[in-house]
Amino acid sequence: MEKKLDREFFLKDVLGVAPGLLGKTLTRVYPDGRKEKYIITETEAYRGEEDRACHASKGRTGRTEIMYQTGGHIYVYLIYGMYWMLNFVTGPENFPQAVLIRCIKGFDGPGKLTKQLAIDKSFNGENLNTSNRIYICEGLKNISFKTETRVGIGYAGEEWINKPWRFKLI
DNA sequence: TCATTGATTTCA
DNA sequence: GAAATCAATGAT
Repeated sequence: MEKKLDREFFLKDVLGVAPGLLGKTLTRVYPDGRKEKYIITETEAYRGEEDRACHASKGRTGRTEIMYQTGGHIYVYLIYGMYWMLNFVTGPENFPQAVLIRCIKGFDGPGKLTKQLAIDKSFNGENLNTSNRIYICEGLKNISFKTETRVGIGYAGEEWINKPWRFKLI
C-alpha cells in the first residue's frame, strides 16, 4: 500500500528536501477519478531572500506570500504567459524556500509536466499533506543523483548562478 | 534562432 | 494607469 511522506519531510531545509524528492512518487488524482503516478526525476532548490534567483528575493508580495508558509504548501505560478510551474514550499514559516519540480519520468520539462498533470492556478496554496488530488508517496530506494547548476537564472549574478542546486536522478 | 503569451512587479 | 520582466516550449 502506498505511504504518503511524513509531514516533517517538507519542514526540512530545501537543500535536503530537493534531492530527497528524487525517485519519490508524485500521485495525481484527476477530476474524472483517474489516478496516475509519476517518478520525480529532476528538482531545483530556491532558498531564501538572499538567493537572487528566488522570487522571494525582492521581499514578500502577493505572489511570493505562499513561499513564506510552512513546508508542504504548493506554489504554482505562470511563466512566459504560457506555462505553469509546479513548486513545493519547504522549511519553517517565514523562511521563503521552494523546490521547483522540473521533470517527472516520461515528461521531460517543467512546462510539459504541468500540462500532463493539468496543474493550474487553482493548485496554488494547496497543501500536500491534506490535498486529495495531488500528493507525494514513498518511491525508489537507494537512489543516486548528480548536481548541476540551475537553469534560466542568468539575471541572478555569478554567485547564485554557480550554486549546484539542481538535482537529477541517475 | 524566434514567436508566443499573460500575470506580476515597478514606475509614474 | 503603463511598461518591462520572465525558473519555457515548439516551430522554423
